[in-house]
Parts: sequence; C-alpha cells; structure tokens
Amino acid sequence: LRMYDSENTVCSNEKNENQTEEVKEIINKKIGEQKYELIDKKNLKTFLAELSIQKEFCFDTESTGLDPFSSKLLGISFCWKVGTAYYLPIDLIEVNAKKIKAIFADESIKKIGHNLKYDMEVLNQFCSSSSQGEVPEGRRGLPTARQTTPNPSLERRGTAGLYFDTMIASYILNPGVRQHGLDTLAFVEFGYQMQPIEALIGKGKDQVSLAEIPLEKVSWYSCEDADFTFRLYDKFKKELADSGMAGLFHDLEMPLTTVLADIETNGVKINDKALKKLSVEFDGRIKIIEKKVWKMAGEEFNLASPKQLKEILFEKMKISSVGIGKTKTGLSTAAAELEKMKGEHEIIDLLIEFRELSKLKSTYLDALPLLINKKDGRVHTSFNQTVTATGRLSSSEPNLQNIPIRTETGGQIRKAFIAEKGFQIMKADYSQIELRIVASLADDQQMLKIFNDGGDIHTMTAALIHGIPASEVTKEIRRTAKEVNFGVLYGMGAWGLSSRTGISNAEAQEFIFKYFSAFSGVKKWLEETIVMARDKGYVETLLGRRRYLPEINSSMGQVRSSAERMAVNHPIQGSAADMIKLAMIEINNGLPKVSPESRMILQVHDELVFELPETEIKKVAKFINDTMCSVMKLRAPIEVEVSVGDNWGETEKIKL
DNA sequence: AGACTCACG
DNA sequence: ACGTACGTGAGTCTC
Repeated sequence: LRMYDSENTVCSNEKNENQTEEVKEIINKKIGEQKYELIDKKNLKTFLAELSIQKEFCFDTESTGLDPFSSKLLGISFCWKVGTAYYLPIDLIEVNAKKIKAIFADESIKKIGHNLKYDMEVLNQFCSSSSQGEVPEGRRGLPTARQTTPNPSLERRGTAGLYFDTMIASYILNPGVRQHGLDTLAFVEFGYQMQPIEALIGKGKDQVSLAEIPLEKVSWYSCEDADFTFRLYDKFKKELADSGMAGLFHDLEMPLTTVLADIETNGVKINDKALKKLSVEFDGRIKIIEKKVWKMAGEEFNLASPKQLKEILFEKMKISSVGIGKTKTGLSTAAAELEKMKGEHEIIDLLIEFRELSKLKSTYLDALPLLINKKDGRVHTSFNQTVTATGRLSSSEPNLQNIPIRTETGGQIRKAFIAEKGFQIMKADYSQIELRIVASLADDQQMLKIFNDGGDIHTMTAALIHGIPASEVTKEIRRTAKEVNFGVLYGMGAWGLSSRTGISNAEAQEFIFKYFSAFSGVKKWLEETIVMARDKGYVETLLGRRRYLPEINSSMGQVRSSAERMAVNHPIQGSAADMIKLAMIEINNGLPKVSPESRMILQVHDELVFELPETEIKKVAKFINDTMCSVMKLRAPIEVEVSVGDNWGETEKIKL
C-alpha cells in the first residue's frame, strides 16, 4: 500500500467513466502529444548526454513491490519537458550505475517527484546493495540511510537535492483533502485519466509484480507518471508562491522528507520473543474470561461482536440501558458505557478486561512480529507526511504512534521496543507543548506567568480559578482543571466538561466562566481566531500552515460549531507540529557530528525516540534537549524531558 | 465497505 | 430539539 496508496489513488469518478469520446478528445488535445521513450542500447548515449546537462528534472522509480525495504529497483523514468519522458530499465541502470548514482547524489541537481520519500528509499537500497566497498556496511549489520563510518556525512546518502515533491505541495496547498495521489491530481488539475496500475499488474490475488510485465508497457506507465508529475510541478510552484507558503514548503516540509526516510530506514528493534510470550499469556486469560461470560449469559456467543453483546446485555440479561449512550445502530457497548454499568453485574468487569486483552493481542502482540524485516530484524514504519489536516505526521504499517502506555497491561508491550547490544533507548518529550503554545498565541499574561513560575500547570490553574493556594488544591479540583485545560485546546462546551468530569452542567458552566475570567487573553484569542476563520476562510499556524474551513459560515449550527472547534484547534496542534518538525531537521543534521552512531528512530507528536551508544548518553541528551528547546522561540518557556533506558517502556529521567 | 471499538498524542 | 472536544490507524464484525 505504501506506494500505491499515495500515487495511485483510484479515481472512481462517475463523471469520468461516462466521459464521452468528444470530451476525451478535448482533454487529449489540451494534454498534447505524449512522447514516451524506452531507452535501449541505441538511444542510450544520447539520453545520458541529455540527462547529464539537466539542472532540474522530474523522475519516478519503478520497483518489484510496495514495501521500499524489501523491494528492488526495476527502472527510472525521467522528464524535463512537458509531454516528453524516458524510461531507463534496470539493466541499463546497472551498466551505467556510476553515472546515474553521481547524478542522484549531486545536491545541485534539483529533483522533482511525487512521493519522493519512497523513491529515495528504493534508490538508497539500490546504492548500498550493488556497490561493494564503495559504501561501508552499517555497524550493526543493518542498512542505514546515513552510513556512519568512517566520516559520517549527509553526502553518503544515495539521493540528494530533493527539491520539489508534488504530493507534499498538494498537501500544503490544501491539507484538508485527503487525496494527494498522482492519479487524483492529474484528473483534478488537468481532467486527465491516467492508466491505473491495475491495468498492468491486475488486482486481488491474481496481482503480479511489475517485474513480470513487458518493458514497453512499464515504460509507458512510468513515463506517464514522470510527465504528469512535471506538469503538476509547474502548476503547484506558482500556487505555492502566491499563497505565501513557499517557505514552509521548501524550508520545512522538503527537508523533512529526507529526515523521515532516514528514520524509517533506521527502523526499531523489537523483542519478538517477548511479544509472542505475552500473546500466549493473554490468550489463556481471554479463553478463561470467555468461558465465564458464556456461563453468566447462559449461552455461547462472540464477545467481539457488539451486535451480539448488545442483545445479551440489554435484552437477555435485562441490564438497564438508562443513561447509556447510543450509536447509529442503537445502544453503545463502548468502554465508557460499560463503565457506567459496572455495579449492575459482574459480567461487566469481565467484558472490560476481555476488550483490553483482545485489543492488545490482535493489534500489537500478533501483528508486530509479522512486520519485522527479514534483512535486518527491525520494524520499518511509514511516517506519512500528507495525511493529517493539522500538519502532524501519521504512522502506518505498523502504526508506531499508538503503542500502549496508559495501562499496566499495555505498558508491557512498550517494553518489547529495545535497543541493540551496547545501545540504549532515549526519549525526549516536549512538556505541555500545546498549552504553552496557547499561552503564547493568546499572549495570556496569567497563563504565561504560570509557565514562567514553573510548577504543575493544572494545579496552578485550579488554584488561580478558585483563589486558593496551590497547597489546598485537591486531586478532584486538579482533575477538573486539567480537563478544562485540555478542553480549551479542543473547543469544549459545558456539556462536554460535565460528562467528562461528572460535575453537573451548572457547575461546569460556572467553572468555564471562572476559567475564562482568569485567562481573559485565551478567551479573546479563541473569539478572534473564529472571526478570522470566518473572514478569510482559513486559519494558520505559527509557520503559516493553513487549514481551510469552508463550513465555518454554514447555516447549520452543528456543522458550523464543528468547524469552529477545528478553527481553534488547528493553530495549536499545527504549531506544535511545526515546532517538532523543525527540531527533527536540526537534530538529524547535527546528531552525526555529536554522536555518529546515534539514530533517531521514532516521532510520536510531541516526543522523539533515539537509539544511541550507552557511552554517549550525556552529550546526546544535552544536544537533543538544547535543539528541541531552542528551535522556535515562544512567549512561554519551552521544556523538554529526556529519559533513557534499556527499552521504550522503562526509562529514567536524565538531569541536565 | 462501513460501523464500531479502541490504541496513542 | 439536538448533539456535544481535536487529530490519527487498525482489527473485527457485518452486510
């Protein structure tokens, strides 16, 4: 999916399928001639001569599969003029490897592509695998984007000069749209229907590798990609300049692509024996629970089926459904609802435990070991740069941004994320970053003072609101204050607060009123942000990352309210994303000089995770802390907590 | 493929 | 009267 998800999103557009011949002709005329050429021995010389004088070109790689870390390079298409493209198959690449590699490693030659991270990873694999002696093997026997010996430098990457990624450009121009695939963009921007990959390799279980398809067909397919990427480049570069987001694109998102490729290539070491052992343990307990529940229910049923569970609980066992939430299809059996029924019957506790164990078993214990790469024994996630509406990253195959931590049982899974022998895991978390951003954006004197004075933000919030000293703040009051602090980040109402904290609606209303009296700057900022969204149709982050909110002026209250919550949340969540992305770029550039063998291995929104030699903890911790704290100056002070340990689940805070 | 549920920040 | 906090990805059931 990695590649085809992003590049070949299928355009199942009705309009498209019913396109008349006449319409197709008009579009084709506009598209013009498509001169796509397969390079062979005869035209090779001319092609290479032409290629080597280009200061800027568009390219696309074809490979044997979807996963860049287990696929092999099959060919590369090139385009530097609209409508004209060339496909260089693997055998000719290999014969001319030195020349091709030099071009891709040359930072001064600008490369344009669609989803360049993928191409970069495939090319890096190719460069390190086929050149004995030229690039040293990784110290720990794993392929690395950044080789570390003898003198680590960025030039060692196989690919440099990544200049313009049209997928990222599309995302920056409108992050609210989830489809940034080449097929979709070619259709949306030019009305052109590209050849679907399925036309070549088929689909479903009969799907074959591109390696089995005749060269001419692959050539045309690949050239079409390079050609239309080049056309999109021309369009998007103008739009980026007009929007004022060219800086965000060139100075943040484009450099980040290389960082993400490095992180993905590094991968994470997993103790799969530990996971498998836990899986067996969980399975035993799940089976016991199942038997007990069946006995209480008086029949056997599928505990994992909400539909069957509903019938058992509310119809057969007659458990009261008063106050129980609903879904589209009826009563809900979500954990929050089960929690409300806790006292009613002992079956509820068992169901809650079943849910937790089966979730953890299927999503993590059983799934993660299957994704360990055979070549290096590590897990290589994909960090997606063009998915979220706010500018955050997302992680998939597997998602390593939602590894359990909140419960004791779940925490055992995190302990299976380990370091190589002689290495340690280090994590660095921004402390309360979103609230610090709110305080800074709103220039709220009270909230800034709390951060400047240090101490616990939620306790201090409670103390301020109630006009009592911090020492008198009870756990209960602190909890409510914490919920409100979070609520502000999301645009909460009184009802939400009362349902979350258990206090009455009136109490919640009063609390919120007091909160905004104390933090009048925050209140003002929230209101102004919504007004701005209405006026401009979009909101933006500290670095100018936009999110368009067309529904902000909707006449339907619900729709409008939802857009208003997005309007206040985006500058907060998105600015935090801007900040950590900047830090990642700085750290990736500087870390090799501080500690050549240290590696960044994960990002989890406000946290970075590293694997580093156990002898270099102190200097690396200081470097990471200093970089993360200083990369963006806010009105509020920025704090980072750095911890280290044998695994991701058991780390101890480092004093700096 | 959609609904539901639940893991994370 | 109604729905009710932002942003994700994935496994399972059901149709």
